[in-house]
Amino acid sequence: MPMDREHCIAMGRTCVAYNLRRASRLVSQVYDQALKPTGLKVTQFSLLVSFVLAPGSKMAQLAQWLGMDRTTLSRNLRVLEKRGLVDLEQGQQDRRELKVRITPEGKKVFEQATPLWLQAQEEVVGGIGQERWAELAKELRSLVASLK
Amino acid sequence: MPMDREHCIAMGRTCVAYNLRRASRLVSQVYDQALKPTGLKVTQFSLLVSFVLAPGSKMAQLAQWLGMDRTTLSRNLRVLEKRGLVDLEQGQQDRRELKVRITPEGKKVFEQATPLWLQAQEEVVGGIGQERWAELAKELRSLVASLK
DNA sequence: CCATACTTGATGTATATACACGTAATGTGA
DNA sequence: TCACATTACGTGTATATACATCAAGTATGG
Repeated sequence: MPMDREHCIAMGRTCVAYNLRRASRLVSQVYDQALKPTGLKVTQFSLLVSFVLAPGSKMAQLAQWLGMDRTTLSRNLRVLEKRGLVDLEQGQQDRRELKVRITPEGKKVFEQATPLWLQAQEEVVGGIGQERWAELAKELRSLVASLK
Repeated sequence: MPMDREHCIAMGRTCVAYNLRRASRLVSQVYDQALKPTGLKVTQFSLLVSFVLAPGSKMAQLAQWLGMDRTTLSRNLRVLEKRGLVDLEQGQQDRRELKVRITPEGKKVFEQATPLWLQAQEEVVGGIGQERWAELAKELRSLVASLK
C-alpha cells in the first residue's frame, strides 16, 4: 500500500470521515457561539428539538432516531437534567424504560435559543445558498441511509 | 418564535450542525470499526496522514489546516506520542514551537492501517457512488470555505 | 414456574473537542 | 535595554462520543 504524497493528498480529499468531521467541527463552532447566551451547545439544542417533537420518547428509541449511541444519549441527557431542562421518568409498564420529557424551564430556554439558532443557521447556509444546502443535506441523508 | 411541530421538523431537516454531526458520528463508526486491528481511530489516522504530508509542521499550522482547535490537536497528539507513533521536537530558532514528526513505528502502523481505511472508504462511498460523493465533498469544502 | 435469552439503561474507560486562562518565548518601540 | 504586546503552546474544565461490560427488568420456551 503506497504512502507517497499523491496518495496522502487523495486520502485527505476523499476520506468521508475526515471531511465530515472537519466540517462538523467548524460548523458546530458557529452554532455554539450563537447559542452561547443560552448556555446551550448545538448538540443540546438538537436534543431539545427532538423532545419537543417526540415527547415522552424512550431513550433507546431516541438514540436510534438521532443516530447516537445509547450511552452517549444517556450522558448528554444527564447534563440537561442537571440543568432542569428535561425530566426523566421511569416507564409504567416496563420499568426499564426511561421516558424523556422537556420541562417548562426547558421550553423557556428552547424558545430563547431558537432565534439564536436561526441566526447561526442563516449565517452558515448563507455561505453557499439555500438551494445548494438543501441539495447537500439530501445527499447527506442518502449517505447516512446507505449505512444501515 | 414558534415552537410547533412543523417548525421542529424543519429545524431537524435543515440544521447544518445537526445533519453534519449525525453523519459524522455514523460514518466515523464505520472507519473506527475497520481500523480497530491497528488500535487507531479515524481521527488519529487523519492526523498521521497530515504528518506524512507535511513532516515537521508546527502545531498551530497543522491545527489551522485541519480546522481543529490548537488545544484539541495538542491533546490528540499526546495520545499518538504516548504510543510512540509521533515525535515532538522543540523548534531550533523559536523555542516555543513544537514540530511534529511521524516515527518509524508510526509509519509502520500507518501502512498497516491504510488498506483498512480503504476498506471502510469503499464501503461508505459505495453506498452512494463515487461521483455523488465527489460532488458532495466538493460542496462540503465550499461550505467550510465560506465560514472563514 | 423456572432457566435462559433478550432488552434497557448505567458505568468504567478512553478519546475528541473547544473555551478560558496561564506560562514561556519572542518581537517591538521608546 | 526594558516594558509591553504578541505568539505558541499547555492546563483546567466541561461536554460529546462510543465500546465493553454490568445490572436489572422482561419475555419465552419448556
